[in-house]
Amino acid sequence: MKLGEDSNGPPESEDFIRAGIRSDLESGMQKPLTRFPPEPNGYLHIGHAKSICLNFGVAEEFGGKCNLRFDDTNPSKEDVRYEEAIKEDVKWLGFDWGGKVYYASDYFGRLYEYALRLVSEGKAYVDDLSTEQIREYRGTLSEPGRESPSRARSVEENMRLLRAMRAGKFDESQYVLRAKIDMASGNMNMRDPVMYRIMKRTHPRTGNSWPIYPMYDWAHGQSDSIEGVTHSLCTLEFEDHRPLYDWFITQLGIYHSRQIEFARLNLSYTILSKRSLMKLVSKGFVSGWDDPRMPTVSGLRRRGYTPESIRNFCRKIGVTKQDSIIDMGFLEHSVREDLNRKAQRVMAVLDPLKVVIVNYPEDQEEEIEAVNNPEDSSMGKRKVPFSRELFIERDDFMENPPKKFHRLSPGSLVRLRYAYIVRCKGF
RNA sequence: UGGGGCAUCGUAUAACGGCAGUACAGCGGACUCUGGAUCCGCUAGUCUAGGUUCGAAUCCUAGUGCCCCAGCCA
Repeated sequence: MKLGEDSNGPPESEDFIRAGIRSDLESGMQKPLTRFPPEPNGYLHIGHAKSICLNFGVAEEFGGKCNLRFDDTNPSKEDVRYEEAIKEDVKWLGFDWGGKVYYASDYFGRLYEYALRLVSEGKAYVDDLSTEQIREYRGTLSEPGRESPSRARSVEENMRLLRAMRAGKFDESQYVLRAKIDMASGNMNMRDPVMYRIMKRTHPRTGNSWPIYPMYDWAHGQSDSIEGVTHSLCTLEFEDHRPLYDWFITQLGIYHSRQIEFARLNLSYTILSKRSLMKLVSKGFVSGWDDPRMPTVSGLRRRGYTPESIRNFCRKIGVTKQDSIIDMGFLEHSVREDLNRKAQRVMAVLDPLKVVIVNYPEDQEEEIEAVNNPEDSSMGKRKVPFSRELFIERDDFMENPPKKFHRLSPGSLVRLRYAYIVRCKGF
């Protein structure tokens, strides 16, 4: 193995995230803590592998830890059966989350207390606008939004309404809790984002104890903070959520995790959106999430990809903020490189062409030694029978060969693998 | 002048202000022992225009192009 090819090691050149963490460490930060936070609403794909390798890799390299956390804040879209599949895939890729699995739902109580606090400080309010009205009031990309009439509600009334929401007194969509920020902000995420929606759904972990569920923006940063995540790595599309991420943490005065964004993986000729992959599965175009044609981790596994090859692929594509599309050939090169080193070789003839060695004794048969892997003698040898009559692949013979044809043709000399040199004297 | 982000060979990714490098792909050779293997070699790039500087991919100014954002999804 050449230097820099260790699939577990850091990349040859340091990316901006590792450089940032190194600098944080140098200026006094203790061990870094990252997290891989999948929503259990589908199987992991090669794009997740990039995130997994980054989060777990960085933690390992800097002597820190990486939490596996299920972002289970929306019971209408999630399913526990995905959790086992996700854990299996992370483990198969070669990463260890240290036994304890974290769940955003474990923080529902804490989150609710935080919300009460923001409401009591006049920084959040209960809104009775309909979904459509909220959209209208939000304005557009180029026009500011308008403030909801509910914004004027008193703190006392907001407290009462939030408690009633939590107590399950209302129907879905009747109310939402919103942060009171800035309806004129150029950043849509700051136009009074919804923190809680009413959802009468049974949650796999909290059962029916919560009729309200936190939105991503309200749950994620606080979950990071509660766990003490130092570096919260996510993809580029969350870049303009960062001001909100920071706003909540600052208002609450809790531990300040830092969100850092990197470009998500795009693969040529490959769809990597859970929504689309889900459609392929649910409409029966493939046999399941682990169909070998799928770009999922489990699909790649069934396809014959090794964890090392995927890890190495992730190392080599790097981590930047540039939108990019990696050539599928690069992924394929990674398995070939790994398998070439590890796979046992055997010979098989798919389309046989009989060859008679005319000067080889009729009744003789000998055993020839063949190496199992030309690049690794420790993989041993095997015996291959050799006799007067044998078969070669039809493609390995041509009656009228082009110039660079190095296989068998009339009059040509060719070495039979592990055995003798033969000349074609007739056919 | 809505906000946020990104520009380096075909692709991806490096380069304290100091020789633009590496990998994949492509092309050409080598190897009578599978090849989609391996080895050797070649091709090919700093978005544009100014400026600062002995010297700019890097700093400054002005442009241009591309991506993301208007879920009670994550």
